[in-house]
Amino acid sequence: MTNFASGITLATTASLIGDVARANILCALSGGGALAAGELARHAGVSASTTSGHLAKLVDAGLISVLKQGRHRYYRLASPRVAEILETLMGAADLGPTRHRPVGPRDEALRNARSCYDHMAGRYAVALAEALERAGFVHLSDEAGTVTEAGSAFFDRLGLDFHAGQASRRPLCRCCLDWSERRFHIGGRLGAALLAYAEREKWVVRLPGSRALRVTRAGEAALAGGLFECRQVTSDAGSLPASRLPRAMRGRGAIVDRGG
Amino acid sequence: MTNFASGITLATTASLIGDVARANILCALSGGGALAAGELARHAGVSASTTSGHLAKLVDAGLISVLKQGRHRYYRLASPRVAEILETLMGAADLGPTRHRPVGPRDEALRNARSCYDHMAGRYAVALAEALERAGFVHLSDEAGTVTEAGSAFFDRLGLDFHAGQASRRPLCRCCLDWSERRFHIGGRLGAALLAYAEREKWVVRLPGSRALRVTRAGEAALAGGLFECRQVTSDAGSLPASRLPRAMRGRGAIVDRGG
DNA sequence: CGGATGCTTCGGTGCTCGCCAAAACGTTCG
DNA sequence: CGAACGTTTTGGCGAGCACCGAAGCATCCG
Repeated sequence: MTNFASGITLATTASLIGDVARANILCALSGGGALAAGELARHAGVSASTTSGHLAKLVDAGLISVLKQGRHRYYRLASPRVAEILETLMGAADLGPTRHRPVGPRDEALRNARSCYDHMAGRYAVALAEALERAGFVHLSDEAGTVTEAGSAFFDRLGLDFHAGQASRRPLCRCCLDWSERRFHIGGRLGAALLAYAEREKWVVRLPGSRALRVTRAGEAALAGGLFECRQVTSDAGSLPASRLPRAMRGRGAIVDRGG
Repeated sequence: MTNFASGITLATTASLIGDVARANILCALSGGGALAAGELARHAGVSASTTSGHLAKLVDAGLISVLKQGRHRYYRLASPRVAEILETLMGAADLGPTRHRPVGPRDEALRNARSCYDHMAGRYAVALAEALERAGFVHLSDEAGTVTEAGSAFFDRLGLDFHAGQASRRPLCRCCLDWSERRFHIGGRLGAALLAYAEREKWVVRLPGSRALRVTRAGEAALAGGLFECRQVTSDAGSLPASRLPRAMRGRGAIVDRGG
């Protein structure tokens, strides 16, 4: 009798994501890359024809977009908002009462570092966000993401182009709740610029066929202190080698490229 | 072959919401109130026995919680995070390419003002948020929600208790993208305190059996200027009668209680 | 051209899952 | 007590939909 339309709206969107094959497709695309239909079929674990039907539905709903190139058709997420929706739903996994183990230690590489549409997530991204916060370049408390003046100058000096798309309605610095770490990482235009910079500087390299990222020695070093040598010290001016590195980055779990 | 677990996780959560009956149940609960199983059955449009099965699944997944009282069982959303997930999914409705009309003028009352778990949404909430921003009490740009010092003092003077639960991890001022207005309204602890205050001051009254809120004359007056007489003027100090009221609040659509 | 590759459309099959009615359970009231 | 009410459990039914293989279009290659 009441808000009937709302329920149907909600259900159509959710049921679209609620199929295992389609969910696998969306997960495969959530790294931000564009994949061909055949690759997606392998990711989804179903036949090519079935996959084709799923892709048509997803395109029709506006969740993904297609780009035809030669005899291939490349699919990718339609917008950052879709990635956001997926992350939000992933974060709901631990709502279950007690039985669900804490998201499990599964997929160690994914937990360590991954791309989330066009920015970074995982341990490395969270550590980076917190390091930037400690340095006084961004302010992340209470889900409020702002870039300080010092931060703006610093990013400019690095040649980090986060002004692109300024006119668009996309937020500059969105705080995402990282679903594996349950702490914040940086999204928005700044997050996208950070990932682009990290790739250019070879801090991280994409692992083919996955949204996982491999953190290089350079990336680890950048986080450890090299990047922030010019930082504004907030509390003390002591040295900050590995001891200031977030615990997660020192543990056995961190995947670090051996040279290069 | 890759992140298989992620896809299943995503699909199980989404398919749970992806059923029309369950989605209707969640929508009915998204106002923040607790409803008995029978009422939910009517909202869902299915029989009591079917509803019972749905409710069991939702409880099992941790999306809703149950409180048994006498021979009734009252169900409500398990946490604000669930409401957030639902709103995010609702916001995905307009992703569809062109065919979808802009969320439609359906449910005028809901578009005007509604409760969203424990805070307000809709035209009135958006107008309120923007008025608070103009007054310099909060800062909402770029999805970053912060309360200014002037705002903190102002809210304290009003007796608006947004410090409750400060120790918890819940954000103080979360910026929600309003799915009907596509602009920001205020959630988080401040949002909850604002709704409580608005109800106490009779700015809004809950419409029974719905998440819609009716805006009273007092509520309209508060927004129009009475509330902000002590505001810090940002640009000019001119008068601000109806002309500064957001357009949406002046139109024919706004439902205003006649003397209450 | 003809054959290979990538993707989509078409028909047909099977199974999951939402649905209801009836019965069982628990609570409140007369 | 027993009757009335609210809710859950059980059993059986039916429809929707995901799935596959084969055939139909495109595109690139020799």
